[in-house]
Amino acid sequence: MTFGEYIREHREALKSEDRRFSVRQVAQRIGVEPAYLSKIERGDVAPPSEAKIRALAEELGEDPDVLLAMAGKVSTDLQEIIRKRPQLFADLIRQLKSAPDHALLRIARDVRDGDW
Amino acid sequence: MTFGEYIREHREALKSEDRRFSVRQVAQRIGVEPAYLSKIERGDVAPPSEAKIRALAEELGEDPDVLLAMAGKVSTDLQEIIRKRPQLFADLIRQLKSAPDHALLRIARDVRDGDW
DNA sequence: AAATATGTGTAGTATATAGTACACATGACA
DNA sequence: TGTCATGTGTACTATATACTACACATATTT
Repeated sequence: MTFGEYIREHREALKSEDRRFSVRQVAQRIGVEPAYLSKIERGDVAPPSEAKIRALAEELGEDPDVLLAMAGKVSTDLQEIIRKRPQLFADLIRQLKSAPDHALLRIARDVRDGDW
Repeated sequence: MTFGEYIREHREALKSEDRRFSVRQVAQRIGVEPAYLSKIERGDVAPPSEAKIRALAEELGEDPDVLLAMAGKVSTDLQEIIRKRPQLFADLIRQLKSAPDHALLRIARDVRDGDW
């Protein structure tokens, strides 16, 4: 499923319960032209900027990181974190590439309970 | 220290021992015009593409991830890894933002010795 | 039936990215 | 001292990114 298809699907779902989720009204709220949002949803143009994707995520109640990923992007705040300690993060992320989900979850939890 | 300054410094250091590290010769080996490399080193233009940065890293014996970071970029292979599991990685990386270096190293080691 | 809202086609724009091509003054060196 | 290499100034260029503006046919609502 492409970024556009995903957006259209979720916007339409909301629209069926609330007509404030038309292309025009959502476009207005996120600050783009309706024709542009229409083209995005149909994959006629590339996904929009990170800022617009975030606005869209907020509007549709979706996870910004997931939408950004579907758009082929990575949040700039994550990039910032990596860029501050490139060797450590690059090494770690490559190690974690093949780790199963539960391992990532466990590490996140361990770190949150921070006992280093 | 900027990207350009860093490149210039390290290229000059190599040049002092081996005159094959002139702007012109390095430029030729990494596949750009000498004037362009000169401008990069003086910060007259933005850092080059990821591909050229990698070639430069190889040429100068530097860590590509570090050079990319100085250029304000994050390796596309790392972005790929994150984009495949955006929620897990976004959460984890944000958790790790404030973790000390030795914690990141320990996690990387634990994962490498993979016992999950 | 009239007014209004909706989605979309076409055309165009501004800015950023990632460079090339050529010329020229200076410096090294044989 | 003539040749060759070096670094750099100026002037372009091609492609990508991120949109806007307007018009129009088709619903939907009043």
